[in-house]
Amino acid sequence: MTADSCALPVVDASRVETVRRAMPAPETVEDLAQIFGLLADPGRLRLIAALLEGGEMCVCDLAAATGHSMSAASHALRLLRVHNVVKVRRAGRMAYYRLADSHVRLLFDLAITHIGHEDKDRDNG
Amino acid sequence: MTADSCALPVVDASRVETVRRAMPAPETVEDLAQIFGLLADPGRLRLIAALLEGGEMCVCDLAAATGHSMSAASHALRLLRVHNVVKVRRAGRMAYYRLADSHVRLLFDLAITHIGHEDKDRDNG
DNA sequence: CTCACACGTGAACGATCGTTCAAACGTTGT
DNA sequence: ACAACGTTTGAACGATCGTTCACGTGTGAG
Repeated sequence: MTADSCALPVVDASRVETVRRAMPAPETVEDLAQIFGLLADPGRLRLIAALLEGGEMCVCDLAAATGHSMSAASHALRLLRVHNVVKVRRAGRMAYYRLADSHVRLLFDLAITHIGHEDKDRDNG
Repeated sequence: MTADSCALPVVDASRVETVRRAMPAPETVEDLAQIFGLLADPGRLRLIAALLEGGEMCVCDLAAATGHSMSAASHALRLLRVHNVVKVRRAGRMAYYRLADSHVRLLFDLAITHIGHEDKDRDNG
């Protein structure tokens, strides 16, 4: 019944089975990885931090605040928009971006808390 | 003083300045990106999900539960270990891994909540 | 000691990501 | 109409990431 392609040595077979059953669906894991992947880039993180503070800003101001070219900012914002991390409001030739929900802020703060722990003993090997 | 490299058009200069001042330190943003980067891979996510459920497991069982080779699991676990996401306990020739803290579980659940909302209605932000 | 085992490591390949450049799009003025 | 402006897009380059393969390390058994 095991779909294993290799005959890996197993110490606790029942534990392995239990864990496999509790494993989220592959699709869920992929989506999870994608969300975290969006947050895995300093540039996008700066964009998000800017929106966290500024509330709603146009692309050029966002670019200026994060140190990116407008092209780079637009590319990054597009990714975030596709995954519903940010929303856009059009006003003439301007595009004002804002965060879509508050999950990102929680994720952001939680991760900061984590690296706060990491800071004191980071060179552990 | 302004670190502007380009003469980007700016709509709200004071807003930009405020946001720039509130921007986390570059080092913080890098660390943040690194943490999220660790979570941006389905393989590592599966490893974490396994540890979330199994508590403490050896590399071979982890590999069996997540569908990875032991080498791949070892490589992934190493990354997680360096960044204090998981901890290791040696017992003879076995290595038992477990989660280092509870931040990851919160991050995990928060992200799941987000993808749950991804296609759903979203009212107040 | 010698062997088998569980794990760790290093190098390299293929794939993916982020940036830049150049161009285009729609909008606002003259 | 034209030109200027903010924004968006596509392609391509360089860099980084994750996997695999082969070998090395240390432990426990005979």
